[in-house]
Amino acid sequence: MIKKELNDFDIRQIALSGQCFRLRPLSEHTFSLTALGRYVEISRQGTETAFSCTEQEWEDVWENYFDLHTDYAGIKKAIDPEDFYLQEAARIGGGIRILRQELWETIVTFILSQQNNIPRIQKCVDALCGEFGGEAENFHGNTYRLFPEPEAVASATEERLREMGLGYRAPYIVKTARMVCEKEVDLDRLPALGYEEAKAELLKLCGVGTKVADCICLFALHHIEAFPIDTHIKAMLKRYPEGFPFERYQGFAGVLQQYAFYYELHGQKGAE
DNA sequence: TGACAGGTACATG
DNA sequence: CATGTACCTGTC
Repeated sequence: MIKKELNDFDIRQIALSGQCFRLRPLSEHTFSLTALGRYVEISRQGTETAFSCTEQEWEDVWENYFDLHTDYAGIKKAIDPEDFYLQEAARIGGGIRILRQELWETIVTFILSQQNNIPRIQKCVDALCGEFGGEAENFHGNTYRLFPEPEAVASATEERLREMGLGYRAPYIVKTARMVCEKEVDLDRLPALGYEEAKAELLKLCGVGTKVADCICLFALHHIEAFPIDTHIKAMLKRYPEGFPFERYQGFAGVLQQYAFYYELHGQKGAE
């Protein structure tokens, strides 16, 4: 167990931000996370955040996963002081970090996210992990499930995935898994590409349209200029009759998108 | 009861 | 290129 004094970081806000579907509450201020083949618990303790891992693991894994080297204070400072909406959104959701999630897992979870709600997305992810994922043991001595490899998912049938509750996304998942296994889209090559190129590759996958591709670019490949536009963000954009000032926020608009998304979804309830 | 949930694929003008 | 529609399923 280690403790860190972290700025611009709130694990609860991150858990509610809808970018990661395996970060779950254990209690009011404690969350469990399964990612990168590991299990960790994160707990808010006053102004500090506690991680159930060694200093070494924190430096090697979680510091990067939670994007703690990026200057979020600087991003907030760049917000137009007269833009009341963005100022408020950044204040309310200012503890959000853009995670650096695994690419394959992010592809699958955001295909599942379309026309879906967070509880059911989580249920679908749990079903996939339980059916096709490997087992590991956490520090409590309890087993937990890893996210399944593309090969395991590709071996599934559409029918089986429908039985598991994936609905019409079932064929998307099977086809995409097969495309990844056949290297029709080579995931190993994607991290080296720029935003536009990576997005174009992702759009080849079945069930991946512009919105999901932008989510993958933002939440896995860390192209923080990606700006996914969904139903909530569409409503937000209407607040800007002369158009949202993308030029002003070039290179990091995706961070503001997350502040706005969280604000639209949770509003005052999310405030500390 | 019906609309909605972090859309996409596919068919048309 | 832009618009229209079907699509699983749980929840309010």
